[in-house]
Amino acid sequence: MAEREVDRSVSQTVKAQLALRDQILDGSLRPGERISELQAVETTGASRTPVRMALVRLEEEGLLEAIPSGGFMVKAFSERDISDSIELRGTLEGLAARFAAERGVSARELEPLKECLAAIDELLRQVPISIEAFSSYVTLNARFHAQLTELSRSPPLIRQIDRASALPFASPSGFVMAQSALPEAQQILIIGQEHHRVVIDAIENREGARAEAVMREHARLAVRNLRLALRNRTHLDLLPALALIKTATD
Amino acid sequence: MAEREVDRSVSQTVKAQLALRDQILDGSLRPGERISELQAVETTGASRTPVRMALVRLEEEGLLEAIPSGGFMVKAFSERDISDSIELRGTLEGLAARFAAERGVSARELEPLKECLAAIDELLRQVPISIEAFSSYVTLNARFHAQLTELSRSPPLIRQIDRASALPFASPSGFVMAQSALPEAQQILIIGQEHHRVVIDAIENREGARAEAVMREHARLAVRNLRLALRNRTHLDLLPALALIKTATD
DNA sequence: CGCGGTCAGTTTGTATACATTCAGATGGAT
DNA sequence: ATCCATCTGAATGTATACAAACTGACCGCG
Repeated sequence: MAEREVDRSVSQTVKAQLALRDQILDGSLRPGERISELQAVETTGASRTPVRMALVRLEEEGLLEAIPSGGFMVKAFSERDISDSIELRGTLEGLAARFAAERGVSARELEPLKECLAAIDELLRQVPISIEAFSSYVTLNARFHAQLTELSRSPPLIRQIDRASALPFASPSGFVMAQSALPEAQQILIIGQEHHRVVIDAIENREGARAEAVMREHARLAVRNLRLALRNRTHLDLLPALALIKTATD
Repeated sequence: MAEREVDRSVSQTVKAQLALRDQILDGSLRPGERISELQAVETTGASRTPVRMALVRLEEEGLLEAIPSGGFMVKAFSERDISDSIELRGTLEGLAARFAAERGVSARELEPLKECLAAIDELLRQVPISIEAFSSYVTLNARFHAQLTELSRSPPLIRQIDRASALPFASPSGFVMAQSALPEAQQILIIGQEHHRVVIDAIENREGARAEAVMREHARLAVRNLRLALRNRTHLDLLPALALIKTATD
């Protein structure tokens, strides 16, 4: 019953959306169960109108599913669903990279990407990589992908990539923290960084096919991480949205 | 002021969404202008609550844009935006076709696609192609693309393709009617149908790369149609959502 | 003993009233 | 004359009350 006074500047709808998303991702709201609007009103502090707005937005975001008879339930995802979502994002990022390469990008525009690249290089120099470094990697990697997407200068494509990356496990840095526990962690980061380096080089040289291919392969690396993290059950809890994943053990 | 009695079975939200979408596409609501909720209440017959729900959904659909200070406005699209949206859809359909090819599809599942193919073949046999035939083509073509998407058996991918096809000018049959006025119309349909034939053959033989490539090229054909239709100003009015297109002449 | 229908409770969907914020205009000061 | 501040009207965002629909259970019937 504390902190009922949540920042007046953000709308109740946004507050409800954030609160509900947290509840979904941490498993408070379980897949398959209908979400009670009354209960959501209780837990979020907003009234029913903004709560319902938030539910609609979360449905579009892909976390909820409309029930034909009314209301919404939390969606469940199979391992295949997740890997397909990652490959989907990779395909779109590949298209963005190809557009950037084919349409041309000035040195100015590439500058921030190269800074990102250098910063990640710096991070990877330390052996072994600390947990803090993993955390910084997540930030820098997200920035790199966002900037790369922007290079396409295609609003419709940027929009779709953002939507595809909205699912926590499909986002570019989704599994980085989960992989930090793996023995292969460092190698994987190094390989990923090589992909980053190649895509910049390809864009610079206007090699569209190469830029596209490497981003696709980059996503496949993420799929591999997913598999490894799911198999290596010791640090399963680092997986984002673990509660939404349909496992055979359930 | 007539037909105030619109089917009780569908929700007010859906009614408002359909009505507003129509108004957007036919240009009653013009790009850049803020949409007045009160006015929307007047024209749709629903109250503000379902109208606001509809506005949120139309934003997610891509037809509206949120105004930072509140409310929504109709989005405007450049020719580049549209061609990128088409290529985006083509890329996703390419991925779907590749998934289908790589993962394998039974003869049973391919059956409805082949029926569609045969039906379109039948249509194209008549020369010249009648307006009614164009109209039938639109239906059959939409069904073909929908079934092809399903073949991927990937819910996340199907979902994204549906979202990408929601914009009227990005949908698989978006420009077919507009092209009916072009002299090249028949050739274009024949080439498009050849793409359909090839993608089925590729999937049958599990040639993923070929299936993917041909769907991408198929979308490029649609981009070519767009260009032709925009240049051939005699039948511009057949273009879907013409009112949303930013032209240099405006 | 199983199945179907009816009824009550609860939930969602809708309408409307209220609060708050934004846009535009008007007036004053520099 | 221009710029800024204040004010007013209107629009959006929120809360709540009402209506309709669905869920589940209980009872009766086959």
